[in-house]
Amino acid sequence: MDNLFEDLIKRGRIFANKEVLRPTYIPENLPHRKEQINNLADILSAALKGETPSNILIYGKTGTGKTATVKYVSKELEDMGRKMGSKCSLIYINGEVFDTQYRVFAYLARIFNKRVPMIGWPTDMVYSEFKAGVDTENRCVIVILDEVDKLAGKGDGALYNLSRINSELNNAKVSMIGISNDLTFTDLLDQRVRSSLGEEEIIFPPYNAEQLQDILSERAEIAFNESVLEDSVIPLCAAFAAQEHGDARRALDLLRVSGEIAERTESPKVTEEHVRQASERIEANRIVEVVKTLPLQSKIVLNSILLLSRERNKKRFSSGEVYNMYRRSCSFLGMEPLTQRRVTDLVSELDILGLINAVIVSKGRYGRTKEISLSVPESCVLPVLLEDYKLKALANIKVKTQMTL
DNA sequence: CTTCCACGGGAACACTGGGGTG
DNA sequence: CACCCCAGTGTTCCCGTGGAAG
Repeated sequence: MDNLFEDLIKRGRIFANKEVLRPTYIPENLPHRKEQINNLADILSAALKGETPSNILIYGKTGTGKTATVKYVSKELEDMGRKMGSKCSLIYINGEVFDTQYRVFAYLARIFNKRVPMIGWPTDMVYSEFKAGVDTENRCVIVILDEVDKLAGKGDGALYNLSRINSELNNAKVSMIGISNDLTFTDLLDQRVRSSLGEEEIIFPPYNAEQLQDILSERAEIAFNESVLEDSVIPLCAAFAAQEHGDARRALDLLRVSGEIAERTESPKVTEEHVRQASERIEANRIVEVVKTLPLQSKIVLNSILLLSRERNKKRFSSGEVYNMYRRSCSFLGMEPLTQRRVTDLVSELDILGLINAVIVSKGRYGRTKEISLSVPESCVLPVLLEDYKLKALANIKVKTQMTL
């Protein structure tokens, strides 16, 4: 009798080690990042000599190897510190998760064995706790703030306090590394914070197609079994990703999903066709995921745009039209509608997420609007929206709106 | 030059979920 | 226990502003 899994295991002829293609994997070797690695190591080496390293600001678009590089250098630095017996610790904080001053310091304080609740206290008390916690001994602490741009505005107090903390410490030294994919985010910062955080700057340029190929080849060697990749697969993945401002994460995803598709269809090789399918699948998944996690009100707004395009047979709508449809939807659902002001914000958010396209146009005598159009296929969005039980009722709103027209 | 509509910045507010103190 | 303090979030309110048609 065949075991249920027997076939499934035997089928795994494509991958040797799929983990290598995941974005969390940090390779031993980072191609085309020598310069940045050396630069970073050079600045941080001060920590090993008992000095305070300069604060560093790292720029680069998504998937240019910023996080991987920093994590790699961190690990090396910590290893070396351990060998030399100097107290040197690097703390990684993701600004998307800890996006306010309070949360950053509460997290930091906890690392230094202080008991601080995640909410409830005045912020300066949390800050003092952290300070007291670090200063208990002579050490060097480097705080890595990934996605610092998420901290600008809400949490820039954290940056301000971190940048001047050294003057209040007697034993320990603290410096920070900010990682940002928004090149303009320092504009939002206080002048003092800006100059302090940007003592050193390192730029991570996007990879071009050839460089992406190098990265992919190196990983593919470990990830795939021998000669399962058609020759054109890697160049094609690289080309796709190069169009997306040289995003290596995208390229690796593409390669992994291509392999998965090949495996599932029991193809002995990964082909160009698989890559094309993978590209479509990834994009479709992204849209579904984004729509699914949208707050209810945004879903209603998005749905209003869908309703309009079905009812009117055109593509672009003014914000007035969308808002009216939104109000109708709300009363249909028995909900209080939000104000127009708020809805313009929701529309902008949908725009940033890439679900819709919104451009401000001035119609002269007839004022000013945003022209709004859907920028993804309706078939991707509608089914997901109707999955939400609170929106189910809107499936048949069309009849009602015709009556009220 | 006026006029119009909605954009979008900023303040203010309500509410939530957690503190500490008497 | 009751009570007030605090950070954080989502919202409303108020309002100055852009820019081409008229």
